[in-house]
Amino acid sequence: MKDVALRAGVALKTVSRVVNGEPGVTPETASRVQDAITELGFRRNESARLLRTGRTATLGYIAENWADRESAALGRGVEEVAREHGFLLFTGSTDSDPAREEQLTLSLCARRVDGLIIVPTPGDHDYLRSEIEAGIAAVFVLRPPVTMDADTALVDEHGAARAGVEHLIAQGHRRIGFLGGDHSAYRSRQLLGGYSEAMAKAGLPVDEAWTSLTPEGLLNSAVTAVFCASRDYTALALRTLGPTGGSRRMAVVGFGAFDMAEHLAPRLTVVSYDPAEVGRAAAELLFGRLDGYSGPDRKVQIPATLVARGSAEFPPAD
Amino acid sequence: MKDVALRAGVALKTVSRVVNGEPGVTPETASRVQDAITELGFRRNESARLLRTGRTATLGYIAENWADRESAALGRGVEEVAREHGFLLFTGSTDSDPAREEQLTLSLCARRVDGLIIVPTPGDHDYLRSEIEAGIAAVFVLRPPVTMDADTALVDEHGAARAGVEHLIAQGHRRIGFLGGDHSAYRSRQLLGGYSEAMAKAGLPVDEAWTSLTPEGLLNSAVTAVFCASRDYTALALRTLGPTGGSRRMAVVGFGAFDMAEHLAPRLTVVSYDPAEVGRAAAELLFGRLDGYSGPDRKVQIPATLVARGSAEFPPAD
DNA sequence: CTGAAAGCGCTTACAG
DNA sequence: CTGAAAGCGCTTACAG
Repeated sequence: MKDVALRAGVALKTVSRVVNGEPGVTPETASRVQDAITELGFRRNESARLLRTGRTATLGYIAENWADRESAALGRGVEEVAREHGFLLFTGSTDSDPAREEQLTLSLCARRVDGLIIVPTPGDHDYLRSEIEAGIAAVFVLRPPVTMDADTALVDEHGAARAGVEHLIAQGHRRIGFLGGDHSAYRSRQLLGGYSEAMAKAGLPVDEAWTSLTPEGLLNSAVTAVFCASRDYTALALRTLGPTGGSRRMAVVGFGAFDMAEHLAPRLTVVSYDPAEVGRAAAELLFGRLDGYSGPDRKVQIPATLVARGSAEFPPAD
Repeated sequence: MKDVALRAGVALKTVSRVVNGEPGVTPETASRVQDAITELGFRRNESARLLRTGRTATLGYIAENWADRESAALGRGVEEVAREHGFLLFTGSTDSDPAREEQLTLSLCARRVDGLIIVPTPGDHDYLRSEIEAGIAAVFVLRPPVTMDADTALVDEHGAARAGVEHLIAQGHRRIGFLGGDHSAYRSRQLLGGYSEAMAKAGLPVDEAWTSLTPEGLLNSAVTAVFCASRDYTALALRTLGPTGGSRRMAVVGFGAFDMAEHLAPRLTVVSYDPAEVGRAAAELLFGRLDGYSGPDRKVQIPATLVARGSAEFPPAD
């Protein structure tokens, strides 16, 4: 910039004015500056500008694992909104490790990102308090953080499981299992809540064994249908039941989208949501804060929808 | 930092020394500075430091669409290597739009990223020349750029198609189709090259109709097996052939991994590669440049492997 | 319409 | 072992 000023025979400030399109420059002077700019191949150093300005126009998105589809699609939603606002996006993965989350987050804060969108790891987030006080906005996605209140964008897992189980009940199933592994995880807990609500509403009793199923245990279980709490569990269930649904010909509803679900045997009903919507919602919350909103914490819930393949589904065997 | 210096009663430089762990500070002075740092909740502004230092310790990864699995998994590979080097990662998607690629790339350059990993759009990349001269390293992935020489990390699509077709030939197929759409796209061209080589090597003639198949045309085609050039085409083929392989009971080999490929009917053989490997390789090339390598352009090829489900496959019908 | 000065938060030489 | 000065590349007040 100094070089440009020298070459054009003007002051630094004038170059700055031209570069920023500020008024108050003779067309003549402006074009002289422009010439110098192109001749020297000058490009304004954004970092330097932002050092002076205070804002960096950057966001950080801290995912669990950027390689999984949910994280990536969510990030794409964040990116879209960031782009509309002229923001650039930093990304990183925690692999669910709290130490890694903290290290990543703090290094983004040291870079002075304006805001952070975080899939929280199980650890506490106290380390974030001082950063938030220092003016960095933070929104949590997919799970609420444990030790902290903040804006959140979540998925309506409760409603998703309820819809899935209601679908099975409508088909005549009465003994329905829940295959979900770790019930202490936030998502499993939500799904189990939805399952329980649907069963209770229909007046159906729930045997404890039905909610502590394992994939291998499916074949010897009393259930005629099963709700799977994740794509992985759905895959395991299908593997156990085999391509024809097994001797049990069990109905399967899974949480989470599958490629080519319609080509799977046994045919599968799926309850899924659009992760990009979560990302967009989170980014909107974040920009709300950056644009001055300072009210109480907000919470957005993205719904899940059921994609049924009714005609090919298994009715209860008995 | 100024505040810290004031509070600890030392000069700016001394604070800098403590923060950077440089030698030449009395333990006593150091602890006084440390106290001031924690009391004031001071965190060094990385951007300011880097403005002085010249390097930003950031990379940019410009994908086609961050939401698709290939792009995301590739990015994860880049991230891993970046992390090892203490670099942070910017990301963005082009949606294959050259204008968007240019806009994204230039704004990353304005932020003075040290390097760029780009999935090139079809457009030219002349706009990058001056940036590269200015010292920004660039590596292209998945496709070579059209108008420019640079380091590249690619997938061995040629070998992938050859392996897939050889697999079909070994099963006895002689009339094998290639379902690939736009033959002008880089990947399709490479795959078609591998297909042709395998057929030629086996002394098998290729009817022009076999390489210009459409998904709907499959049922009336003379081929007994088909190689699909992408996950999408594989899906379309399976959709057309139906869950039992259709009246044609055609053998299908597809390029690109599928969820639950083993649960698909008709059973599917897949040739796939690990996108994270491409990302890692690209990042290594990039850091090679940043670490001073200035030799001729390098090209890395990541191999693809065939995952056969031999026992369940369809032999040729005639 | 244009410019000289001070400053953003840090580091790099150089002195003491 | 410690510090005062100058500078990274830009912008923000303020004058003229």
